[in-house]
Amino acid sequence: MSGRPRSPRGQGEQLRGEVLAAVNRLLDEWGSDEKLTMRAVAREAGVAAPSIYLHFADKAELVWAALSDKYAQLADRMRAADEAADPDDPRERLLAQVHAYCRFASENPGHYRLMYEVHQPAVDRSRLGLHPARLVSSSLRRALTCCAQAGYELSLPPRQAGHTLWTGLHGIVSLQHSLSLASPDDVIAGLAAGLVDILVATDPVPDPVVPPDTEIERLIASTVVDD
Amino acid sequence: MSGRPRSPRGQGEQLRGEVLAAVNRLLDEWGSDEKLTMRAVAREAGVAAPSIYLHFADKAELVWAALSDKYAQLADRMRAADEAADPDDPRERLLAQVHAYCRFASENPGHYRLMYEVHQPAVDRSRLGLHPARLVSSSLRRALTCCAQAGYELSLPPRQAGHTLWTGLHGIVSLQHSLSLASPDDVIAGLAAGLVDILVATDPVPDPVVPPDTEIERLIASTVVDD
DNA sequence: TGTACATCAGTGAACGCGCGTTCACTGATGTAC
DNA sequence: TGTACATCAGTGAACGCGCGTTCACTGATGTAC
Repeated sequence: MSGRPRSPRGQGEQLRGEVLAAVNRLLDEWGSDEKLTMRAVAREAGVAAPSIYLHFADKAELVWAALSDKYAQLADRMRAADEAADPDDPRERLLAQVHAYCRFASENPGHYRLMYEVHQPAVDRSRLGLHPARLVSSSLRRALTCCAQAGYELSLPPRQAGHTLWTGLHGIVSLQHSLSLASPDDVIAGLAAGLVDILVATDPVPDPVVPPDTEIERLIASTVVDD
Repeated sequence: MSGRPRSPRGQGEQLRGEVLAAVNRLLDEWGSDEKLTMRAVAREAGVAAPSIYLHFADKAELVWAALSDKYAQLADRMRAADEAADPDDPRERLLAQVHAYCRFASENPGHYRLMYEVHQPAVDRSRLGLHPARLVSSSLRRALTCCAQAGYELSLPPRQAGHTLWTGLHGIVSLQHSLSLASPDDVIAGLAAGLVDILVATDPVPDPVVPPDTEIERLIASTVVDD
């Protein structure tokens, strides 16, 4: 076996990044994490399987690292879309984030499944409170709050609206994946935009009132991934 | 091994039902389909592993049979809830179905995952068009149409509203499962009711107008699980 | 009524495979004297 | 300058395990003559 030249002394950490890159390539190529095994990752990285253990304690650590990276990338895409949109139109910015979310899910089906399903060995529960999915849900919530403050009336209290939007988006894209529906991207985008339409009024009112938290809002806040 | 007495002559089909019952018990007990193996099913049924092959060609067939049964059961629960609700209040009936859906998902996490995720060997694609998930989505769509006809205005065209409700419900309950959130049932019910609130007006208007299908409606119809 | 035979429900043992992980190891490179 | 030694990045072979599935079989029960 001579796939990959050994790193020079002191550069051992380099392999860590290459292993994560290999995981990404495999998820891209297969669109699924079904066959994501330590051996397959090693093969893809051009390295022997035990070498992975130089940088990751076990498979759960490797998967968690890959998944965190990918969540960060999704959050980045959403931020970039937000920043690329008209800074004076918070509703456009929200829509941009929503579409970035859908695009990410359809371009990265393998990653998406890894991120939201739990076929792979999971890290212990203590970490789940810090699940990087919060990056996504809190970004959507912030964008909704901006809309509300700019006078776009929300049809649900803000926190509930945020959670409904997030779970709604997830429902749309994950049913695509799990029932192998493969609707064209513009249909997905249309469904997502429809969800935004019924959550956020299309025109701002001059003197915005941000509604107070309701009972259910407080319950959601206490049990739901949040920051 | 003497767990189960052999069926009398001519009653061989009996084992088929017992195997399916064993699958159900295991999914109930574990709340997950991770360890659903032919051996585990056989053990639970009190039978040797090869006996399963007397009634199911392979694991994919077994899983598909269990999953179809369970979808039928979910559809039954929804129908029962529908019939138990006030026959003159279509919005109440819709809500009853929605709550039945949520209750089913929280009471049967293992089945729910088996039904909507695809960790298990899948039957071939030709059958996916007949995926029993249609039972659920078409039931919701019918209930929404009844609301519209009774004068409850929908905030989206009917078919899109149906799809949005279905995927929204799935998003709510599946994120509970996959992020191990375990919100209390009344929070889930509240979120689901909120989704209905923004899809279906709370008061009927006297002279209902059912909106025509839009472009996106037609696209949805052409790619989405449907009847 | 007795007996040979067919049918049926189900089994024990094994097949080949891929998995995550461990362990003793190799061989290049730097460092101390 | 030469050499013994420590350190580092990485490896080959094997561990024990559980998986889906196959195959030749067993033993009870019905049927034909």
